[in-house]
Amino acid sequence: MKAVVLSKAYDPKTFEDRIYQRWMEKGLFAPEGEGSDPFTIVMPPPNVTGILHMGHALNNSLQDILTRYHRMKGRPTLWLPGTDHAGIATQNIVEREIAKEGLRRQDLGRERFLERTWLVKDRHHAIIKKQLEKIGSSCDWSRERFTMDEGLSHAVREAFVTLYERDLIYKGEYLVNYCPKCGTALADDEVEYQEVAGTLWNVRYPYSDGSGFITVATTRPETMFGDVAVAVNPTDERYTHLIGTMVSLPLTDREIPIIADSFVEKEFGTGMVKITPAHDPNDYQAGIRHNLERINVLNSDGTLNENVPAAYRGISAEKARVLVVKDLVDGGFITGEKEHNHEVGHCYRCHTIIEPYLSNQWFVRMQGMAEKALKAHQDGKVIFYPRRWENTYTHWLENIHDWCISRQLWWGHRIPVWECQACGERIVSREDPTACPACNSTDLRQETDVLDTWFSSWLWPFSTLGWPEKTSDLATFFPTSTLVTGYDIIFFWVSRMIMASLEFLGEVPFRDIYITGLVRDKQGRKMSKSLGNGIDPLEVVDQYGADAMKFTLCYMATQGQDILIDMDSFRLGSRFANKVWNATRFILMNLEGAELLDAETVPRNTLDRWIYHQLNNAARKIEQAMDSYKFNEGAQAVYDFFWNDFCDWYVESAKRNLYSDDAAEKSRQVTLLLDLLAQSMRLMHPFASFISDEIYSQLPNVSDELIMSTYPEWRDDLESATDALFVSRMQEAVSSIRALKADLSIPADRKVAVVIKVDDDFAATDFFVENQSLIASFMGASSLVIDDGADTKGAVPVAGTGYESFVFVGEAIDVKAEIAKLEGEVAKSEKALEAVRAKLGNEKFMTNAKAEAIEKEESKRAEFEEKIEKGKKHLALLASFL
RNA sequence: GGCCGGAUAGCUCAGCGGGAGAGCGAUUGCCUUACACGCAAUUGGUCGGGGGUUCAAAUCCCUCUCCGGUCACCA
Repeated sequence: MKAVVLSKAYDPKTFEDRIYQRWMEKGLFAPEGEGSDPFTIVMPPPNVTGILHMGHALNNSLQDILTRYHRMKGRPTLWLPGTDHAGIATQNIVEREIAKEGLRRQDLGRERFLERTWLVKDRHHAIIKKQLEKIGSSCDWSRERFTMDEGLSHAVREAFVTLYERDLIYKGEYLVNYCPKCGTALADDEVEYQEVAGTLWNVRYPYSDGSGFITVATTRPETMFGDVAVAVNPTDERYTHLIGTMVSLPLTDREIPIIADSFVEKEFGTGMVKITPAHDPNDYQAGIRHNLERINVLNSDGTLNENVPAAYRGISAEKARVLVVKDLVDGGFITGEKEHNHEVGHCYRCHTIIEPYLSNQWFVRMQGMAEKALKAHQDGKVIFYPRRWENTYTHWLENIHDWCISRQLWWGHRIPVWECQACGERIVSREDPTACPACNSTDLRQETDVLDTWFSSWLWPFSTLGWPEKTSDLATFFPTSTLVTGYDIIFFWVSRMIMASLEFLGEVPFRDIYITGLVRDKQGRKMSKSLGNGIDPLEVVDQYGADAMKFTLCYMATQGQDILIDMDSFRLGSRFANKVWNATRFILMNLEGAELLDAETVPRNTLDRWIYHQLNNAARKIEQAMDSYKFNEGAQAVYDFFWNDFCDWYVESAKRNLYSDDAAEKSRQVTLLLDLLAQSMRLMHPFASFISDEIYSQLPNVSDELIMSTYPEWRDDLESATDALFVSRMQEAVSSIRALKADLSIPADRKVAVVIKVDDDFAATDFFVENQSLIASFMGASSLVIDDGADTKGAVPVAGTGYESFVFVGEAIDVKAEIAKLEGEVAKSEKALEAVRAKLGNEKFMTNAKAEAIEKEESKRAEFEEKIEKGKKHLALLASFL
């Protein structure tokens, strides 16, 4: 074979783009094979509003690892990518954009506004796709979807009409969360509560008969024009006599009754609450209980409307509050005010304070679907990793509210409902109607509202596969295997997907749900634009490479734990990749003159069997890790095997064979090294895809595509406990000599003579003898003699397990220091031995403990006894040097 | 207020019933013909406090303290 020359330095920039290009050209991301057990992931679609952040990088890295792993395991594997139209968020972006031109969306009109929005969508989509490619995502782009593409729009339409036909969709006037800035209703979950410093005012409401007044407490005096009653707790003895009497509403000429309702807390404020059904969720419910009128005092833009005295009309609620308070003070109605912190709802998109607002909206009845989703979980049809997130899921479903799905936006799926202007007939239809089925009028008007973005997202696992058509993709890949997502959207999305799948297909959409942690900065803060502490995935790729990023994230992805990182964190993956590169470079530069043999049949010595044993164990560890979604353990197994076993010991031990004059031996060694390299690349490909591919494609012993090659499986015949024991004894012997040398400040390149004396029952004697020169070079020994009769006069003794080493260090030794050190070690062993003996002498331990625990204690006893015995002997020896 | 999570080496975290681990950092020695993004060695911990269960507890139970998350109708 000819040597293969790799560039001197690991430089991911020189090959990552090229390799991704090749994967794409060869169509290697498309599902392959006829297996009956496909592996499918649908990518949580990123919003087309921005660029991917570190959270996306984590998510998609883990999905890529799963995808590549299962693909190599031979399953037909599909990772389906796509993006989300993100109704409010995207519309906000466009509105901000046109605002710079001094325009509002109304100025453009619906059609032109949407044209601009599509342009924004295209722009962001291109960026997102580029980013996913840069980080190496092996998703099948030929199946990419968008929540507003034709097929998905069709699915949305089908879902809406089906639910309507099943009487699960209704329209009505309800109090909903309304964002005055975005100008639309929001679902309950889209409201974020934040503590706000407010004021609690005590306001006098005079009795109608002029005989005095009551005092109510309120944080929102400006809504008093919508008051229709004052409520007290029915058991509140201070006020029971007042129930049924009337008070007059200040600043107006209206009179309202005092009513009793148990929701009122006696202790809070004055124990009297003004009831404003059109502007407070509690009051709304109370209004229903007492059959009260609902007086809406707000316009949709958050200003006061015609239901308030003229002086306040058209003024924003915030400003009106100041005015109202001033007027109340002037009128002598305010009797007190105090600071009051309370939770106030904010829009999750623009953070404006939410108004509870009475309006006509569309809702989905959730109760029945929620029950089915709960049952599916109880029956074990979906499993959360980590387990604890199931509480979030079940708690939300057990307290489900009907889902407000109408949004007063333009960007989204327009609600497929028409109203006949002639007869008022409502038409809900899969096809756009042309005439009213009741009166034949053609004067039909479609709903102007669009659907909540999540109304398309909740269909994602099957709409992307072609539903409602019965496509072969749907038949093959649904239900999908695993969902990888963050915990912030368990109710927004995860539980709704489960409900939709059960409702429309009668099956759960996926079995495993892996919930990732959040990516935070080193101080544990969320990465955010406002803090400026975010890390751009592309910058990481630019600085360290895509493999370094994926490997590092995976290595740190402990189940259930947030990930704290900064730019430097990625050095972990980068260093590993560099190590892989250089180890490979070294092996490939030494091929010259060697003949490639059959790695399976070439003779293997102890070290060879040992490294295959370690490789085998790594494969098993990774399999266990992947099956239980312990990504960090998988990455760690790869890292430890390649670095600590393969590079530090095996490749080092192979050097003498590579430099050997014995051509047969060199060929044998090269063959094994190349095989181990190929297997290592397979092992690490899911975790470090580009570098493994770049190397694999240059190996002379393989010619297939790494991405499609077979993942190493655990093999019984590669297990070799004896060889593993031998090598660990060698490692112990080598380390102890290196430590002694370092301890005595003997430079590594100054060789010392070493003698090893083995115990009669030492199993690795032959192995030690056969590898004498290798062990000597590992130790930095000028000579190594393995002979029980050798003269060790003047040598420093070092204890080993089953043998003793004697090192001729000459003048270097500080006998007193060595004695002190050894005394410490012996004392430690004696203490440990004492504990072990106590255990073994404990009757309860002997009767209760498992047999293997007792066995282990016994072997510990032997081990400590050996250490102490040798230690004492060595102490005596050292003492004689003085 | 309810529920959940975390508290282990200077830092970030694994381990979750049988002898305290990794990476980074620090210290020391080495440019040993793959790698100084390296090699070798060393340092470093009453596993948050208290109690209990057990032959055995960082690991299970109770309790307290401190951080974090999440849900909830206190006007």
